[in-house]
Amino acid sequence: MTLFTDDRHWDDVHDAPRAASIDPRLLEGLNPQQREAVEYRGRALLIVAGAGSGKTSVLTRRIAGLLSSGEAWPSQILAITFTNKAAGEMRERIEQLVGGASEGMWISTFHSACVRILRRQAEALGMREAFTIYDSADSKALMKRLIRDLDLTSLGFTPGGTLSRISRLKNELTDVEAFARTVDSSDPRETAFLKLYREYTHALRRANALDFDDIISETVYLFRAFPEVAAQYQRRFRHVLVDEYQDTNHAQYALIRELVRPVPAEIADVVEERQGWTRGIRAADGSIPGASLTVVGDSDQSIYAFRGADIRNIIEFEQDFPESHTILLEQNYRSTQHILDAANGVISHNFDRKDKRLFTTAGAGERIVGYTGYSGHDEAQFVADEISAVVRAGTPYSEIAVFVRTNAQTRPLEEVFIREGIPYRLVGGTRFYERAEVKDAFAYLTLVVNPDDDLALRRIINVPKRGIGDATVAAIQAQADRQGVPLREVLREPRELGLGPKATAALAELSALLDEGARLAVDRPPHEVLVHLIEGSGLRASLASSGDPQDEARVENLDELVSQAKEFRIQYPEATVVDYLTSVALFAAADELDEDGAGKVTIMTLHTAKGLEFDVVFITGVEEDLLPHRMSVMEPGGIAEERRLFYVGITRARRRLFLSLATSRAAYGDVSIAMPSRFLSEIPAHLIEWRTDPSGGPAAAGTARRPRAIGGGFGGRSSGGRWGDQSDAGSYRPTERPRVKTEWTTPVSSIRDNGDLKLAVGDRIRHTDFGDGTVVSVIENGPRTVAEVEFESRGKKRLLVKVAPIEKL
DNA sequence: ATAATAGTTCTTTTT
DNA sequence: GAACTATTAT
Repeated sequence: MTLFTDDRHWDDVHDAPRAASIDPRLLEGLNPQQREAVEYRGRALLIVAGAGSGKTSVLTRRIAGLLSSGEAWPSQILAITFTNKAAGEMRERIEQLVGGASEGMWISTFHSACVRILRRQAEALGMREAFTIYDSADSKALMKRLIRDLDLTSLGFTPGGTLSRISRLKNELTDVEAFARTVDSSDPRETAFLKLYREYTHALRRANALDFDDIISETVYLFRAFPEVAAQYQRRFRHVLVDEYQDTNHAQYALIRELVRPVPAEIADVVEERQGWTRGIRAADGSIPGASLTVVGDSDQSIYAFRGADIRNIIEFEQDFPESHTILLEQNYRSTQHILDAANGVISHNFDRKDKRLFTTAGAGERIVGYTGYSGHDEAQFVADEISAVVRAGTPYSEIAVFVRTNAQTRPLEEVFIREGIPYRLVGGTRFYERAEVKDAFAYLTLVVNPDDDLALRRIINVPKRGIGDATVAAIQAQADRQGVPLREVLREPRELGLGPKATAALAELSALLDEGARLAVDRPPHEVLVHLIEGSGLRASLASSGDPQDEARVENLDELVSQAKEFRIQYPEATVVDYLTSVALFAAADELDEDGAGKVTIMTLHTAKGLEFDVVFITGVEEDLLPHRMSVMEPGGIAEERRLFYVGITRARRRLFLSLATSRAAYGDVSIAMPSRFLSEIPAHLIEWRTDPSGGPAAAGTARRPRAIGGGFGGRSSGGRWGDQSDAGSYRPTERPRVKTEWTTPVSSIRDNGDLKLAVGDRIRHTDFGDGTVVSVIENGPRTVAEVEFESRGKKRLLVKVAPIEKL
């Protein structure tokens, strides 16, 4: 069998747009566009896939088609997904379709693929194979020290701000030296920043470490600096497929370009010599043609601009790859028409986009339900009540999701869910691997395989407490600087530091522990090394004996960590400590979805919700300052991105969609007034049924005030009908903007204003929903004065006096 | 060296 | 309301 069926699709795209013989079963049930996306053969293919248009299915079938037709070996395929979980699922589905045999196929995230390449080629970059991957917290800790050491706090440098600028530079492939050339040396702030960038880069290098952004950019540099290394991969991967292309940044884009670049004849000769055969894929002139590229994306779902994602990558694809072909998938197989109308209504307010309208044949479905609560708690109660109702009606918990804009919003939801006995799982948030004790354990493990990592050593040198303070660390650092060695090296001869006997002994003991760990790491599985370090260091024991109940939880976390490491061992029997650390470092929030979600409601941010779908979806906190988030309002394009985020949330829903907000929200310490999101006005009014009290209690009747204002303020805008405002599809007219604004004042001013109503402890009040109650306490704070009221029927509530629907009795 | 205390500041989203 | 910092006492 010939492995590489034909070169003709390189040379003559137009004559050979289709695969010779795709298994007809792979095309079953596909619409014409989807079919074409599976069958098309050519140099470059862009699949513009609207939400819910079956793109995952198309992508997997496309790969399965390449394999089953004999056009490609598994090892010639590189598929990039957004999460590790998505990668695993795709592999599984392909295996099902072609019946096993996916070995050698690379299906992974950008980061996983690059780490794999970088570990293999580490020495070319002057690194060691066991380099550490720094997460954002590690980078931050390092940057913090650099700013302090260089005494730059006064110039207004913060770790976060400096790092995000460095991150942006790295995503644009601007390394320190390239940046240095652009710096205005008369500007002290700029030179200081350059200094930080340089020091940060050196520190990483010395520590044999890379940060998240380096993983991509260093791979690009590697390919550019060593064409014969690049050629190895260019030769190998004949078909490159990228999912979620709209969220790639410039560095990722450059990486793809490198990967699908043709190999010139003379380099192909070198590869032939070193790696063996290339004859089957050489063109007439001896070069190896570039791989075929398939990208799938939807610019309306681009929500990662903040980390450098460049929407232009998808918009300009046709210019970048002139021989490319584009296929549009617009038919939605997920949601009801009402949900799609809402989604279309919202997204059509983004100008400067290719018009695209999702449609379905699934029918109108139920209306969207809206709710305005008084507080985040009230809102959470609504969500809980509706979940109970939906579950009673037959929807399993696992088909229900609650989305939030920020992780802080999950707290009231959790509290209410626990009280109501609603089973839930939280995806993302403060992640397990980010807990201090877990990171401590990993620092030990890291140090064992990468002794150059000074940051890891600093982290655990006095954890658990072994009497090593700042002074001792400074002495060690000074010695390391003198000798030009990493800190770990100095610990081998602690006596030379001239410290007290206690500190000297403690350092010698730590050094011995790390040596023993390194010995074990050679041939023992990761979890055994981990246990040895956790026990041997006294990390676990010191927490277990502290008596602090919080430390008990920490011990449990360490135990959980060990059992997870054991599971990892079962899944990957051959894995080394480095493999284990890599998998943890690249573990994403969405990967947690693998874990048991059966019988549980899922709570997560809108960002992690991308790519998922649920029967019933709640989007909470649909308020100004939250969605769109206040931080985004100032950024150029920020509102548009928030709108896409909302759009992503809406389009996750299959059957039911609930939108909720609150008129006041607790924000660290005090409470602030919240206003309905401008995005609500972009949904045709007739699609939303506003509710107040979800339990339909007696209070519901007279209190349509706020919700009606929100829904009703826009009644005139869309004239109704099944298609909503679809008639003016895409013909966004800037002149409409002021009109929207004027209308918007209605719901905003309709928020109740009690003026400067004064309450005192002991006052009796009446609340429209909660009934009568007594003021228990008042926290005076001007317009944000909060009163705590004990209600006869509903218990204790905290109310924002200015806006609460109350009257003094 | 460390533990406790008081005061400060900050909060978007994530590989 | 948490997480970090500076200051104090042991």
